[in-house]
Amino acid sequence: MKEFIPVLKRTKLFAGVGEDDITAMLSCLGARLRTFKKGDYVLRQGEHLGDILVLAEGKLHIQRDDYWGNRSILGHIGIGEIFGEAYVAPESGTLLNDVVALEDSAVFFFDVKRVITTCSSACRFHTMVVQNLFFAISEKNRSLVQKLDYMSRRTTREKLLSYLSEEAKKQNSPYITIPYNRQQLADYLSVDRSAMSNELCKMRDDGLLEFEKNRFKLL
Amino acid sequence: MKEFIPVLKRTKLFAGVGEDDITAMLSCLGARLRTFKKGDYVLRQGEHLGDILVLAEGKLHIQRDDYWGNRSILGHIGIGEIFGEAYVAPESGTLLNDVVALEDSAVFFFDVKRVITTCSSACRFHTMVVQNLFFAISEKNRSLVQKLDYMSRRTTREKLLSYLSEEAKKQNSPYITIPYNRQQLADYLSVDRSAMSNELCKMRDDGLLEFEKNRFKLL
DNA sequence: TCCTTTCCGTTGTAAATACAACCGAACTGT
DNA sequence: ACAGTTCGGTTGTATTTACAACGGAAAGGA
Repeated sequence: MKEFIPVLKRTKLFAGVGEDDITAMLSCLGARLRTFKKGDYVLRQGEHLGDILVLAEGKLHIQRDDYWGNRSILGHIGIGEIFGEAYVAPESGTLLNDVVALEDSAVFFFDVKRVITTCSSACRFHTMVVQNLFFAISEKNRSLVQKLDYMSRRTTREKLLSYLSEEAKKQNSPYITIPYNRQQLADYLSVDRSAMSNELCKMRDDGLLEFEKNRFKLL
Repeated sequence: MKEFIPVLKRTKLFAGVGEDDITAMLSCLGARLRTFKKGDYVLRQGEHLGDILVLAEGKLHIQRDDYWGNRSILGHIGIGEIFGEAYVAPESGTLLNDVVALEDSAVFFFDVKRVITTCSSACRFHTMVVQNLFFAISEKNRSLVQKLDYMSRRTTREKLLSYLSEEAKKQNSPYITIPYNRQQLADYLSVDRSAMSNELCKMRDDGLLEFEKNRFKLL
């Protein structure tokens, strides 16, 4: 577990907390580390969750398959990101989505009750972690609203443009790399892959952008 | 402000806190009460926000209009609900949406810094309010994921069915009342109103449901 | 090298949607 | 009673999409 302390230090959850203090807090927060092989399910739809999770190593996708086999990708989790925090409220039901490992991954599990219940003076930074958690979840909230904005567009072209231009804004460059391949991007935007592929080429022909694999350039 | 203390007591934010304690906390939380006329903007896209808001009276919509005038309704705010909490993080940019009063309304504004910074012993329940806030925002997070689930459906019929059946589950009855008229429901699900109206009638003809105005019965 | 798998572009067709336009019913305020 | 407005259902057409199927390029393993 100790090997990942430097990783934890750079997460939003432990922002402002030193490595020694993080080490001291781990037991206080009920931390456990679990590893997953590529393709493993970290969380499954329908499960109940009592932990807040932080990705220490690897890559994950949040996704959902419906009865008809249509896959919908809700988002992408990179190293240091927090997840699961939306399902730990007492009245929250079971998980609505699967979380799948795209690579071999390592995940920290923190007991919710111990995270949000500020303990004795032993943990000087516990209050700060609670605030960090609040900011992190509110950030996730904003990114969900952002995604709703993409999906509210009527046409595939508008969805692509709003997504790509937002990414360009985030990455602060017209050259952007996205964490999805074609199928995954289609699942993320909830459109058909082939139709999207087709539309991308039309947009290129119209001089809106250039691309190669998962790298795009907006014009 | 005092007239709304009983309302506050029943909100998720102050769950478990008595009226006297709420009264005592108001100044500690930097509470202000503002009133709005029907049609007024409570919040505007692009503004910066430093407060967490609670609706004391009235009804609100969270919505967004794009360049082409297409309106997208992100959600509905009823009495006692918290909003604005996603935009108070230090790095959060400006608001992505408008919040509009559908009726004459009254809104509590709480200074974020004072809410999430636990103060002296004077506020016995401050810690509880912070936890309540965490649960409330995580609940909102789940409802956003829920909405993403509706919107990820490919056809209008599937969107309607997933939305209505989820409402039936929430309201625990096949007879449900929704807070939207036709145009607003179409804006909420991001589909064309006339196409949706058409589809609703087809679904009725197919024996899936019955409806009158904003009241539906699932069969 | 060969085989397999993955990825992505292309095409054609059937289905669904957006959009505009129109209509009648219900409600509003004067 | 009247005009104006909102609301919701209907229709037709042009556009867009989903779906299935195919093929070539690239990557990976034996």
